[in-house]
Amino acid sequence: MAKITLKEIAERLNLSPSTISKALNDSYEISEKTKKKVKEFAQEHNYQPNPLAKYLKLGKTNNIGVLLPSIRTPFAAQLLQYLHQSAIYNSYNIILMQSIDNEKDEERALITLTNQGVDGILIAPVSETSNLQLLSSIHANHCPVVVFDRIHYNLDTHKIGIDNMKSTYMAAEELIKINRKNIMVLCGKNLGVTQYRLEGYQKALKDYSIPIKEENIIHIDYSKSLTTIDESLKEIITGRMCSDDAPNAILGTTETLTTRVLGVLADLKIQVPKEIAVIGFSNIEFANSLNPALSTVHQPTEEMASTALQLLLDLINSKKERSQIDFQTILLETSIQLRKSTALT
Amino acid sequence: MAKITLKEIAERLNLSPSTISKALNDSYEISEKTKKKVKEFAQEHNYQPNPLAKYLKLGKTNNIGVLLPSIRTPFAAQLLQYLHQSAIYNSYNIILMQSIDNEKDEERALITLTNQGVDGILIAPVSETSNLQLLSSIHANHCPVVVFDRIHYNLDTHKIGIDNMKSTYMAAEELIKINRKNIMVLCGKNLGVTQYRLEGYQKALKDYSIPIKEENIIHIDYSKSLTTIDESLKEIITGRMCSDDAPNAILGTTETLTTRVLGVLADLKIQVPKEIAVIGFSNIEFANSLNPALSTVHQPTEEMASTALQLLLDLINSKKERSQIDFQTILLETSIQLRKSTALT
DNA sequence: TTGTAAGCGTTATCAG
DNA sequence: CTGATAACGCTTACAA
Repeated sequence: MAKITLKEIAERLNLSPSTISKALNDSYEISEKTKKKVKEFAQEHNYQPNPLAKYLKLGKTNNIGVLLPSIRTPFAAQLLQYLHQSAIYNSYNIILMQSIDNEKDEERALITLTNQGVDGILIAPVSETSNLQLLSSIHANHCPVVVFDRIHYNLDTHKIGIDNMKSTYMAAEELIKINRKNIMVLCGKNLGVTQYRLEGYQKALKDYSIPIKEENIIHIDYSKSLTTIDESLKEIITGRMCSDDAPNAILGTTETLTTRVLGVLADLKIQVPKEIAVIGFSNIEFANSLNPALSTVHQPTEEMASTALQLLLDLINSKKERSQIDFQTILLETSIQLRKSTALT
Repeated sequence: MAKITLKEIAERLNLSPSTISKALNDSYEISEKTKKKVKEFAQEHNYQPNPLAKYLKLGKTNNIGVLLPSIRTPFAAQLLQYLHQSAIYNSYNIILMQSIDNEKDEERALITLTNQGVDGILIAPVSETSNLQLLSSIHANHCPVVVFDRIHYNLDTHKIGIDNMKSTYMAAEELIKINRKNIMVLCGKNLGVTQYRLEGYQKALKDYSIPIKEENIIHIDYSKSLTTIDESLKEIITGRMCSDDAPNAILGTTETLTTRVLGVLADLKIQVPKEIAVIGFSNIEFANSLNPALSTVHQPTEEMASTALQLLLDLINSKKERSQIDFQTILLETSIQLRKSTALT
């Protein structure tokens, strides 16, 4: 790959490889004069140190693995962008993997990452129990792991995410405030966060003495295609809207569901927010371009990304035994951004 | 990082390292019996070969660098997802970089990638001339480079993207068909593709004998924040709509501009498509959730990604001298998806 | 069929 | 201040 090696420079300058190495690394043992000569020569000949050799010697790669369920949602893309920024800032590179919300792919990705050699792994696990054993063993033997976003996961390490229950509670509260109390909640099937987000919804209803109806709790299979999701939504909504107690609000617990339901409602000619108000999780940057502008529960992606990375770097650089560290779980605050989809006036 | 090494296995089994290596690599020189013994032992002790050592020896990393302007647009996220799929399928990993549409960051990313060691680079360059020299030298001395998406770039290598002129021509034609001939075109400033997309617009108007008005050609500075983009759009649109010859259609030449303008129009209470029809480049998956459902020029991201990757792998694996290869430029077909934002009934 | 030895390109230790 | 030597963990001629 690179053209000229350290050894060759040494030969050409009649110096030893170790001198060259030290000179290029600005060692105090080398005279300014030699340093200058070596550096100039290296520059001229466009010397690029072979990273593999260096890292082999040093025992680290400066790569960190990032494993996301999908890189295709706006939330993921944002997160990834900020992770990348923080990584570069700290002289680390990101090797990207996606699990497509599927344990098998998650396992494959983890194995690839460890085979490839990364100094640490940042993961949003598929489900609460997915690949727990593998991940534990990686964390114990291979490289540190930090869990983010999907933090309900039984691995003893740093975790960073949001308070899922509280966030949904707040969102439900907004609907209740505008007197929309017959709230349909859209959940992803088998997602680690679903349960907690659902609990927030249930608690809010309970606190405001609103009866919880099973028919209002919808689980959508997430592993299917977007068209399938749309179709399921359409069928369910059509059914519910024709029933005696048609809901007058929708709370989406995931970005995909929240955003896509708007398209389905438009298609069904159901007016938002007049007939049905909508609020839900989403970090979409086009919220204002949606039909109508969408009220969202917004996650602090930048903070989540930079903190997650920092936690991972701390573990990578820590001299302590992994068992000596007391791991923390950080919950970041979400914010509610109200827009037209919940504006009744 | 890994726990047990090849050498240690050798000691424990009273065999030589080379035997172990060959056994694990299924060499024909090794007896089935030994192979079995070695493999079982390796499995039990959870042996992970050190990738760095291996790649140092073999002279390749199995990593390819992907350098995108941004990873935050739906188009980029899709592309990245498909690139990742293809890469994994071919046993390559992706190291991700973004240039934030900025030459300096692009240069930094390229240097990092080469320092890090990648077997090839896939790049969508910032502009037509950005880092041309650096990239040429990388392509010549370091590892093969394939240009994608932003293919108007003077590097002699494989390129894959779309026919920008034709695509905009088609989009403009759709507007003309519905008799919306006073078309405002939104362009990004300093983007490599802008010129060609603009030419398509101009050619369409010319072919249909529609006068081209300079006031209808808008250039938006892309390097600014999203809010700044929105503000610029708002100001310009307000101005144009109050003028004597208010446009009755908008053609967006980039995903960000096309999608965001919908939010701005909604904000200004300008009705789409009644007052102004909108069409433009975008691969957004929520097109139906937009206000209104957006007519788009859709790029075949999956094909672009898998072909780009294939072209790069071909170069990586090619025995030929770089100068012996005749490089090709592949133009993929785009498709127009008509939705409500251009539906006049 | 197995083992020996050299080498990939660096860096670290220690001696000169 | 500079250099010799060993080592990181693996692969691969070549030798046995």
